[in-house]
Amino acid sequence: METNKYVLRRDRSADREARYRIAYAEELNPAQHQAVVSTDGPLLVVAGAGTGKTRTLVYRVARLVESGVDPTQILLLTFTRKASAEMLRRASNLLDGRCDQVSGGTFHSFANLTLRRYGKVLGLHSSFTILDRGDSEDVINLLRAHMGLDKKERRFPRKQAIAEIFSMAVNKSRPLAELIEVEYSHLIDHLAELIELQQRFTAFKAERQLLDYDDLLIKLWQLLDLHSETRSQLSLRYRYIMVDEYQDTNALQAEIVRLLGSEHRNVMAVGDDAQSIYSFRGADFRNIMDFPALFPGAQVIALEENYRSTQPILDVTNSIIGAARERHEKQLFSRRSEGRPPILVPAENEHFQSRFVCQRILELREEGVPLEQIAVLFRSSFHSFALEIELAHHDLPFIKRGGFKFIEAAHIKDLLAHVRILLNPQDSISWHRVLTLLEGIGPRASEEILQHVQGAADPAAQLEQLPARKYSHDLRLLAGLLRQSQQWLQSPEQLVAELLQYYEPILKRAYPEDHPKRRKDLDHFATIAARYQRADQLLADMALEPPTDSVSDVLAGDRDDELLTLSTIHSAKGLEWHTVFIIWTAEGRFPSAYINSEEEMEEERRLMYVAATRAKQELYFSYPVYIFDRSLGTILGKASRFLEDIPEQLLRRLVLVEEPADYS
DNA sequence: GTTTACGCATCCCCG
DNA sequence: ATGCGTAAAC
Repeated sequence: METNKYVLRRDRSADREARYRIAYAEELNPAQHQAVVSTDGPLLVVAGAGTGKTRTLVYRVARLVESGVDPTQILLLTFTRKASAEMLRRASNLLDGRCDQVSGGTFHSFANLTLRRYGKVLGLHSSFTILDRGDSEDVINLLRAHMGLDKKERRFPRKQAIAEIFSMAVNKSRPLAELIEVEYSHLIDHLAELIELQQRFTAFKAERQLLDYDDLLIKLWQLLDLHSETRSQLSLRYRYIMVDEYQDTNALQAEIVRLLGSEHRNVMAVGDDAQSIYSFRGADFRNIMDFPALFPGAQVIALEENYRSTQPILDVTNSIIGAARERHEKQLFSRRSEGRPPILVPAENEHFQSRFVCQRILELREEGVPLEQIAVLFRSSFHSFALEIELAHHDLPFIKRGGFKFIEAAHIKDLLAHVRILLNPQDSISWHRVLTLLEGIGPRASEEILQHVQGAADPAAQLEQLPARKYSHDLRLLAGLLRQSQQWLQSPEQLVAELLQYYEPILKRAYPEDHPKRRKDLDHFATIAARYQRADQLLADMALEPPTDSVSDVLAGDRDDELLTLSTIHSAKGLEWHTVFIIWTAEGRFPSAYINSEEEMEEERRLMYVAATRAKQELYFSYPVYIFDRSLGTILGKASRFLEDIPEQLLRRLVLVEEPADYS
C-alpha cells in the first residue's frame, strides 16, 4: 500500500504564499524575504556589500508583478541603465516576460523620457538636446570669452573648474554664492563674475533648448514640484518605486523620489552607506541616513549575511569600515569561515610591485583560477601604467575599465559634432567644432560663418552662398553633406559611413602621426551606431549612457581570450572576482594626496572598503616602499592609513625576496 | 588681424 | 595625452 505523506503547513502565511509560483521564503534569507514581501509603504534596505542586494531587488520586482501589479506601474531607478536592464532580465527569467515591461533606468534617463513627454508646461520642446559635461564646458568657455574674462591679469578659473562648481551648486541644491563662500573660498574674488556667468549660461541653454545633466534633474524636479497635476499623474502612474544605490543619490534626487511617491509612499530605497563614493559629484551619503525622516514610519531592514567573501576577508573589511566616523552599524558575516587571510605586500619599488602582481597572477592561472576571475584595482587610472607594461611582457591579456573613455577622445567628439549639426542646425557649439576643423578656419572665421547659418531655414544654402574664399571648397563639401543628411536620419549606420568619408581627410590632417589608431576607434563607433534605428536616439544615448570602453579596450579589440581586469575602484563597484589585488595602497596615492577635508578622507576610506569587498577568495594590498614623486616633490612609501586600522593578526605580511642568480 | 605651431603645465573618480 | 598661453607664419 502506498502511503502519502501529509505535509504540515508551517503557518497561515504559507497559505497566502500558495498563490505564488516562486517559493520566496525558501529562496531568500529572512531579511531578504522581509524586504521582498514588504511591498507597501516606505522601506529602506541597508544592504552590505555582497549581501544579495540585487537578488532582493529582482525578487521584489517578480513579487510585485506576481501579486498582480501592472508592470508598467513599477519604476526601478538604478545607477546605470545596464544595471536595471540586467535586473529586469533576471526577473523575467525568474517569473515571466511581464517583468520586461517594468520601467527602469537611471534618474537621468527617466528624466529624459519624462521631460520629452510632459515638459511642455515648462516650455521644453520634445526635441531638446542633451549636453554632456564636455559640451557644457565648451559653452562656458565661449561665454567666458564673451565676458572678457579670459584676459584678466588675475587668473580666472578654467572651464572645468567652473563647470564643476555650477554642477555642485545644482546637485547639492545650494545657491552659488553660498557654495563658493563655504567650499570654494579661494575663488571669492570672482564671485560676482561667476554669478553673472552662471546666469548667462542658464539663459544660453534656455534659448536653445539645451539641457545638461543637471538640468535634466532640475527640470524634472520643477515639473513635479510646481505642477501638482503632473505630479499626481506621474505618481499615480508609477505606483511602486524602487531606488538602487541610494547612498549615491544627491539632495535633488531625494526630492524627486519624495515627490514621485507623494500619492502612495510606496518607495523602497536600497543602498549601503559604507559604499557611498560619489560625493565629488554631489552625492550625499546622508540621504540614506535621512530616508526614515523623509518618509516617516519607514521600515528599515539590514542585510548582513555576505555570500561573496570568506570570513578572513570580511574580518579585514569590517575593520576598515569600523574605523569610519559615521555609519549605519552593521557587521557582515559569512558562512564560509575557511580561507587565506588577506596579504600585505610592501614592495621595494613600483617595478617590484608590478613584478609581484604578474608573478602571482601567473601562479594563480597555474592553480586553475581563470584570468577573468582576477582583478587589479587602483585609486586612479594612471596608477596602472607600469603594471600594464609588465603584463604585456608576460603576455597577460587584460581589459582596463575606467579612466579615459573612447567617447571622450577628440576624434570621436568631432564625429559626434557632425551628427549633431545634421540633426540640429541650431547647435552653434557643434558648428564651431565642425568649422574650426577645416583648414584656414579659426575661431574668428567660424563665428562669421555662424552668423550666416544661425536661424536660417536652410543652412546648407547659406553655406553655399557665402562669398567665395580660399576655404570655399571645404564648405561646399560640408553643405553637400548637410543637404543629403535628411535621408540618412533613419539609418545611423549609413549616416556615420557617409560622415566618415567626409571626415577621413580631416582626420589625417589633424593627426598625421596616429590617425590609423584613431580610425579604429571611429570604426568601433560605427558599429555602435549601426545598432540604432534613429540618429536622435543615438545622440541621446551617447550623452546619457556613453559606452564605458576605454580606448585601450577598443585596441584590445575582439580577441576573445579570457582577460584579466584592471579597473579603477569607482568602475569596479558592484563587481566581484576570485582574487583582487589593490595596488598603490600608500599614503599620497590612496588616500590621494589631494584630500583636504575630513569628509573627503572618510570617502577615501569607504573607497578602500569598496575595493576590498570585491574579493571572494584572495585579497592582496601592495605598495612600493620607496618612491619619489616628482610632481609632489615628496617621498611616498608609507602604507595607507586605512591598513593601519587593521589588527595585525588579520593580515599576513609578505616579504619579497629576489631569486638568487644561478651561476652553475 | 587670424591662424597655426610649438612648448608648457596638468591629469583621479562620472551620469 | 589634453588644454592652455605665447610666438611665428599667413
